[in-house]
Amino acid sequence: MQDKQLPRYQQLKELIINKISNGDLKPLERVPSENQLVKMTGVSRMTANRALRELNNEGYLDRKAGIGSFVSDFKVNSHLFEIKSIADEIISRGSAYSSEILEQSLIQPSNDLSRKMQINTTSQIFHIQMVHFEDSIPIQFEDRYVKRDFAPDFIKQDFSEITPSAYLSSISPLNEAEQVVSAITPSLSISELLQMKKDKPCLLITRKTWVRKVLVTYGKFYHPGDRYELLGNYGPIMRKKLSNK
Amino acid sequence: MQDKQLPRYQQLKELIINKISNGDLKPLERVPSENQLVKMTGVSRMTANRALRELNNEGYLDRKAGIGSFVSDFKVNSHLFEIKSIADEIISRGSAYSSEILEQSLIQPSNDLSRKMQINTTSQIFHIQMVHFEDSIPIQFEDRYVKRDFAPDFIKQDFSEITPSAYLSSISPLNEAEQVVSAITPSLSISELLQMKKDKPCLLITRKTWVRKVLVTYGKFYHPGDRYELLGNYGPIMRKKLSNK
DNA sequence: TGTATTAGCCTGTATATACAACTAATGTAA
DNA sequence: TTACATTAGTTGTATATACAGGCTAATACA
Repeated sequence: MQDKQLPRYQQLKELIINKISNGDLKPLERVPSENQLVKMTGVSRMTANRALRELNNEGYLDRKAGIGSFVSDFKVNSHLFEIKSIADEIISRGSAYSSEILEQSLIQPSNDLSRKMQINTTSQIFHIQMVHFEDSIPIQFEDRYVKRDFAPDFIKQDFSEITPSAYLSSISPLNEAEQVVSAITPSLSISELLQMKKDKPCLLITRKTWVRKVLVTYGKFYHPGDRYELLGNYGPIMRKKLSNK
Repeated sequence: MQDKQLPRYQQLKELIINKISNGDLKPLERVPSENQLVKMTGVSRMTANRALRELNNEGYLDRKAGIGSFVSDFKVNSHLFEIKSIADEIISRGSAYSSEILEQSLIQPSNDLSRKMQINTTSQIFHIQMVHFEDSIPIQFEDRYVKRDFAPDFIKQDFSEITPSAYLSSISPLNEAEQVVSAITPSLSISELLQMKKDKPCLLITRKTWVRKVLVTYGKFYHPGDRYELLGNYGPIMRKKLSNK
């Protein structure tokens, strides 16, 4: 595979990761110390140090000065942050996903809409309205517009099989997005669609996405306030380390 | 401040992070090379190497052998830096900022709170409650807890002069944050503090912030749904490095 | 002039060495 | 027994040194 020799600290890391993943090393079990690795593999201590230190930063190990290095207890569930569509999100929670399509059509945009989507009023755009369910409970009402020339076959898709988000991503990766989050009191019709009680709040996400600086879709996503939260992580990837008491 | 001297590679990292966050170093701009850092600060090259290498792993920098080190173009990070203070946000809109402090104290955390802040129940933490006004209209109710040893002088600050967020940023750059956004119906007391009409929705932001993997502050920020929106811009999320060719 | 070489940067890796700080276990003296 | 000191093993940091390999620009050469 790699005709290029991997650096020794990387070989060491993979050696240990393999032992963890195949069960040779179990959670909370001790890992060879730096000096033991030096004797075992012939590398210098700094190289062993780098391997163990990086495995610590990456969450595989817990290290303590004076004690030793141990396999982490928590799962190394990486890449949980690449959630593309609400369907994946629901499924990843172990729930059953379903949807109901209310409208799927090609329309002439209003003045306001054509301005929002940065097109002239003569070009037509796609419009879709649907409700997404988690275990038969409505979790999102999606009201989305899509530029026609970006996804000419949008109208033909069966969005009970693939969500609009997932379909659009499949055409081309979306490079840029802007979203505005607000709390509103939903209109009566939306409140009914989401099976919400009267006067209950609604989390509204208004999102625009661009591909190569061209806006391709504009949508409003309504969530029942008591059934949905929006999570955001900022900065380097967080792995929670337990504080040493 | 920190009674403990930070390691030199960490000082170097924070020096550079600070220059990025205050604008001295802008995205895609060149960062001093390892040898330049050696001459500038007197550390050894390996120490400079560790600082730059870790900043690279954490996504702050892009490095290429033979070329140099450059500030990353990730908007995700700059977004975090911009979240510094609601006062700045209000002032940048050309409005008048004012605030009212409701509580500022050192307390014993409840079991639930100590768990959230990852400390034991014997350590005390700071608690502050205040309302932020835009042109005399309440725009945010802040309910925040701060770890004592991160900001020992927190209790002495005059937060009518500097917001808690800005003060905390001034101590050390906050490098990681997690926020959960939800829509709620506020309690009566909060509704009154924000001068909201009955049954109007509230945008609640629950935010945790870390410095060097240690959680330092946990806060809830309530906004009147009809007076506040949360804006987010997202660029290409690329945690993994591009291949060099 | 055009091309090849070289010099001089840069990062990436690897080693040897040293000292500090922390912890647990052991030894020693009161 | 108890309290304190010692010791060995661990991680954490810092330095000096070395070489490899990528890239650019100046230089030498045909």
